[in-house]
Amino acid sequence: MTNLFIKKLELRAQLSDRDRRALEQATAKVVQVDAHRDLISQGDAPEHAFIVLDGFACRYKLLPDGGRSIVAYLIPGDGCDLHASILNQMVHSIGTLTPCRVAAIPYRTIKALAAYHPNIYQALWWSVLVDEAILQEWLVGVGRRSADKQVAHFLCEMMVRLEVVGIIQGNSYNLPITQSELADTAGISHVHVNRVLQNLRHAGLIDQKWRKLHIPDIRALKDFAGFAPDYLHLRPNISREGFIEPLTDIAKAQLGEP
Amino acid sequence: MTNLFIKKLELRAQLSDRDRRALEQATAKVVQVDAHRDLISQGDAPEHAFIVLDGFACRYKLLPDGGRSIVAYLIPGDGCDLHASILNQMVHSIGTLTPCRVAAIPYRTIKALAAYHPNIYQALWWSVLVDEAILQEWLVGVGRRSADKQVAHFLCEMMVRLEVVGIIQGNSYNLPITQSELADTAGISHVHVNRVLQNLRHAGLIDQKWRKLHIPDIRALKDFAGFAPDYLHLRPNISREGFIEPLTDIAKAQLGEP
DNA sequence: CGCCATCTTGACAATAGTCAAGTCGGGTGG
DNA sequence: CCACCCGACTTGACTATTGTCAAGATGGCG
Repeated sequence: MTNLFIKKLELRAQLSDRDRRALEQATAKVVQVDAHRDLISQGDAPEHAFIVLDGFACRYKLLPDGGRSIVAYLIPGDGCDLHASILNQMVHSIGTLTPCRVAAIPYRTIKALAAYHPNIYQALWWSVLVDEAILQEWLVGVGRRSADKQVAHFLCEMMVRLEVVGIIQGNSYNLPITQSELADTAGISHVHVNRVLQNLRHAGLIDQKWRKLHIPDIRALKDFAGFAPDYLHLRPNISREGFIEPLTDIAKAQLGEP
Repeated sequence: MTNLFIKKLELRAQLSDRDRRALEQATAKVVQVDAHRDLISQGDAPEHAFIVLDGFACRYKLLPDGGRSIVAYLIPGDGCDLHASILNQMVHSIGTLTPCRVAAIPYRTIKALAAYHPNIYQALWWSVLVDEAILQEWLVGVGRRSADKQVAHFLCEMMVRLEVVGIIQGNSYNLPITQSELADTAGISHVHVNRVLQNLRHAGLIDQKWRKLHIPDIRALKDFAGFAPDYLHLRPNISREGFIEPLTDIAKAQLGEP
């Protein structure tokens, strides 16, 4: 079974065998985590970053009124807060939504990967930028889209993201989250989520059974949601110049410095 | 007159004289831009990153329905999309809100700064992470806070950010944006923005004259908004380990590689 | 002086939140 | 094997926040 984290990075930069070996070694330490456990809690200053190899997790914030706001989803292959060691402390938590297999990587290993492997470095940057782009798209959605389009948009996004890592069956995928969690994601009440989902079902845009979502007509759902996947930056960009020079260049340049 | 970009980075990492000189040189090419001009437009694949040295700018998205959603503000000292060269194309625009003095920096210069100056590298990372944290906080706000608290929260955030770069007068600051722009920021209609601002004024929480905002009681406004500035990560974190090792360590380690 | 963008106001409509009750279904323990 | 329990989902009635439309006031600037 191939490592989805590596698979995903490979879409974003050309990895050498050496890169791949380093990544495999870094993600070798895998732990199994139950559903609804925190990997990182608000206020922590953790020593490890996490990569979700299997299962769903989310980044969320706890609100003063006891509520919760989900600001990102981590699907298999996603890393979280890989560079968080720069900051003092987490202002959000990472929690599992389902049982997960996660790899824990010490920050210094990530640091080393980034420093010695320019391709990995570029791929990690890509991930961060895409995360930010998703956040922006969500912000737009919550602010401007009606609840039904907002939910439809989210379902489209998840479908595309899951497709990238290949955990999708035709037009169907597992979305193992409750309506309350969806409500905390879209910023609407769980009652309203329920009504919205019913509308989408009655309109024939989606088809739900348990936690399995089937989309009869993807085009129709995307059109309804106004979904344009550019912000996910899926098209690989390997041709453009890498961000960092090979180490040899750096070393060479530094030799010329005082 | 000191360069606010450098001043801001200095809060986030200890810069050497050499670092400072490199930054000054990089930001030497300054251009004056009128208000309401795009620095970068959606769909571009720009060659330069921009740093706002003076004036206000914003990152925004154009919506299919012709609307606009503002997803970030750039105040003096802020850079934008410093690493965007990793991605294919911009999915948002950067536009000035007021006349601005901006420095245009070729991506390869940024690349070089990051590669040869570990401290600058760390400071740039910090900026990116803080940007992301702000985006998250906004997402939470738009989703869960009522319109008045949302606006109040924004006013608190701007005050703190402007305070950091020292462009604030006591409890007052210039907020050179229209109510429509504030509406596009908070994701509410401009009519409602107007009502909300009046409420805040009548409650004695703010005091507006032209584009000058005065906050009689900061504590009161922060309490009303539920504003907690942790997410801005203002406390310098210089004591924690830098992200990247000094080059000598890298080189040493690489010698041990196959 | 007059234009234009900005701000303000009121009436009305619509979307979404809240409360409260009830249904469904899987898992657990007797 | 059955009864119960609990979390998740559903429903309806009512409320309230916010959006829309349309018109008018204000004020800087040419």
